[in-house]
Amino acid sequence: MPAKTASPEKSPRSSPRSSPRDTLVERAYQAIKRQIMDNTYTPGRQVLEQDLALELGMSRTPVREALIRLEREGLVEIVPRRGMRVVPISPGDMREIYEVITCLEARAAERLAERKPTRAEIRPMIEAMETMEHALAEEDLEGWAAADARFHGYLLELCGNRRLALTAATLADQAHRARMVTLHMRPSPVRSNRDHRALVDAVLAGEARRAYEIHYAHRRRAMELLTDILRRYDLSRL
Amino acid sequence: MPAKTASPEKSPRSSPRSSPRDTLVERAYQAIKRQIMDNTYTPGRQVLEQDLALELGMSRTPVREALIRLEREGLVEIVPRRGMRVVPISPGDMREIYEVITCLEARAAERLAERKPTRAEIRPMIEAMETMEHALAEEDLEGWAAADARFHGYLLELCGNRRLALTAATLADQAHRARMVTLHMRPSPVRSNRDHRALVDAVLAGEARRAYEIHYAHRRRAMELLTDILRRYDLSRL
DNA sequence: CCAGGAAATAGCGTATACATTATTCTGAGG
DNA sequence: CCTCAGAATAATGTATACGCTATTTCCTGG
Repeated sequence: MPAKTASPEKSPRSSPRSSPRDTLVERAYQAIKRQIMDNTYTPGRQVLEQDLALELGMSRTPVREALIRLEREGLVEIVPRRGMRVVPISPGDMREIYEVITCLEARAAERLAERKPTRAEIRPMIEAMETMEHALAEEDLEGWAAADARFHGYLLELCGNRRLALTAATLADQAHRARMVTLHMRPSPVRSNRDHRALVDAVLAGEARRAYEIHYAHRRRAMELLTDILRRYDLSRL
Repeated sequence: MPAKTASPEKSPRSSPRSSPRDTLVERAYQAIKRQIMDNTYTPGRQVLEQDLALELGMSRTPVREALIRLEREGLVEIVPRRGMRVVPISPGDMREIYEVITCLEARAAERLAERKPTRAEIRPMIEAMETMEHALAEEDLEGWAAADARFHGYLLELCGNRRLALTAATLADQAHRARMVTLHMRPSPVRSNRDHRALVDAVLAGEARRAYEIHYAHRRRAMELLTDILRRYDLSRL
């Protein structure tokens, strides 16, 4: 047996805050999650605990614990005798997920606007927005998508409600794969960029109601677009 | 490299429903969760894995796995050398939680009204509502609270978005303890009952917008009331 | 009496062992 | 050739083992 000696990893990191401790569970969690989001582990795919353990060079124990976390996040399902199963997203699931995200992010936008933050405070959002615009100009869809994800992530982080942020982010992770797959099937997201700019304007102006409306409509449109594509191309198990 | 051949995807299995298999993990999860919600394990309290295992008559393994689930639900925190810690709720936390619940339940109400369900379809809600009214008449606050929780639970279950329901329910569990503690410090919830009846009316009438507004306002008032009490009585760590 | 450091302790993270049981395989009977 | 009971297999759920290290205890020197 390859008894992996856990390398010393002295970790000079002073963990003053809740830093994700360095542990095998954490590593397994990150690795598996990444492979799911990557689409390396395709939806519906089943992998046995033992195989995961082997692949990750650890025993089943940390793998199991990581899988429990992933299951709670809705990314996998643990099926008693066939290992973990990457949960596929149907158009209906997509609707469910987007509906929740829509509520929460719109509220986040509203909250953020209520604070009437300065440009500096929301700099990350603005930068992500500009990156999106450049990426779109160069037709770099991957770059655009990454910046878009960042934009929405910052919106949540900055909104000031940690639970809201965490909840929405978890749901967004569930939808990530499907968004990536459909990335090249959708029309150029010019409208999306306009929405983002409008949102930033509303937030800076402190117009909470408007920020809410803009973002709500933004997400809702995205939902219609996405579920539409999923149905049109008959992608029922993403 | 264990080149895993992607399994041929036989799986003729129609998984009937997600039945909570009978397992020690499940039992541990339920038992610990109940004790937290009961306030048997008071906020801030720390219990070692080994002690929990002993108390539950099992080994540490299932206890650990249950704790991971509880941690993901925000009910406990796992602190490396001091076991699980029941996370205390501050007035700020309460606000965060209620804000999310408010968004989600209001949307659930809206959805439900959009379907314009029949009386029969929402019978559980109506029954819970009536129970609340009786309980209130008899000044049975505990009974009222239980029926109130049921009412909100049914609203979520019936709304038709499983993810929304699950998300909101998880958050509601976090707030449960605090609600119970403050139960006898708040004025008689007559207003609350009126709100419920108004919601049911709007739902039956299929007036989605109104259902949304009513429930949003309902939850928001509850939030103000609760955080107010928490602050007034200086209950900063519930 | 207090400070600081060595030694002891304890709890966890991880690996391993093992019994249970669902699934698959085998073979005999129809 | 197909069906079905029983054996074989495999993967899990749980228990146990064990080393590492944060914490505590204890002791010595100031």
